[in-house]
Amino acid sequence: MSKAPPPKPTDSELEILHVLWQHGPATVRAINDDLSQRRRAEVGYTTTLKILQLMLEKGLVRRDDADRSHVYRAAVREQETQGLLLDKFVDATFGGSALKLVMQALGSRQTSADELAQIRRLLNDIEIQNSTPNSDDDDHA
Amino acid sequence: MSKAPPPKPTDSELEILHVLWQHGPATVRAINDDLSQRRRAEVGYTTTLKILQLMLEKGLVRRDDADRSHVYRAAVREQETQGLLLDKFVDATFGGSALKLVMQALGSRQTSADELAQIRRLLNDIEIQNSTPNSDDDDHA
DNA sequence: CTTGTTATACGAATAAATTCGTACATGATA
DNA sequence: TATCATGTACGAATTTATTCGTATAACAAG
Repeated sequence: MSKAPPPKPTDSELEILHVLWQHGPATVRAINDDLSQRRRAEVGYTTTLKILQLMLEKGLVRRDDADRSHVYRAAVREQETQGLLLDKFVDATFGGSALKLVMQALGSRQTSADELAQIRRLLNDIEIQNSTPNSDDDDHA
Repeated sequence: MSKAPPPKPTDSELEILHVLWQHGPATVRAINDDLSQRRRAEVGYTTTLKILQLMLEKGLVRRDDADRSHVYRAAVREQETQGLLLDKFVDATFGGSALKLVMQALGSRQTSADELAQIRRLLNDIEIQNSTPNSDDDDHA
């Protein structure tokens, strides 16, 4: 056994992951162009390259170096990564209380009726699940 | 005009703010003891002192140095600070979508019926406000 | 083959956060 | 007064993240 899970990405790494999640596999050039657009200023090509190389070592991305221009792709899933970051953030900022976080997010912010409806739907789903501890993962009849 | 708002606290600074928010004004000694308990390991006294001195410069805390043992207190409010951090986090991690954050927080996590009820109540309040752009802050009549 | 373009690799400068050692002041006490 | 405990100030080492310069290889075009 020797599989350390990929660590929490830094801010810059997360930005690159967003690009990869959106665009799918891409060359350093493409990623760098995209990145430069997201931010105000230009990003040095070798800067992006360097970060990708570090991300590769950390296991956050994989690469295909068959061609001269290597192609990078995300090695971590969007939802899982966001969940990981969310956990840390809730611990650090809200003392581990997801409720406080949600209250703060909804309370001090403009939320549309449509969004509220979506959240209501989610709440319903959760309550149904909670009140139906049914067959668990034992659904083979 | 020369009032720069206090910057976003770092992780260590946030930990100290938590202590101050909970305990109220305290000496370095008291803060350091509390901090050492929160974490697994001991924290060097001068480490805590140093961070508090930096926080003072940044305007995150104030201090009363009338006595030999200075007394520090938070200079930023808990909710405001959490809101600030939340904004940054939502931008960086969820592309600015508070909805996605809430969905993730509620979806991938165990939430009690009581908590769900609280959230429902909040949703109701928000919808009432949304559908009643009424008298604004003009409630003196 | 020579030249110009585009790539990767890698060392290193810079900045921020964290940590602690050491010097020195203050105050209590033997 | 001499000593010991406790406090603040401050310099500096360490770590991590970010950034970019430079060397060098690969490839395309003339």
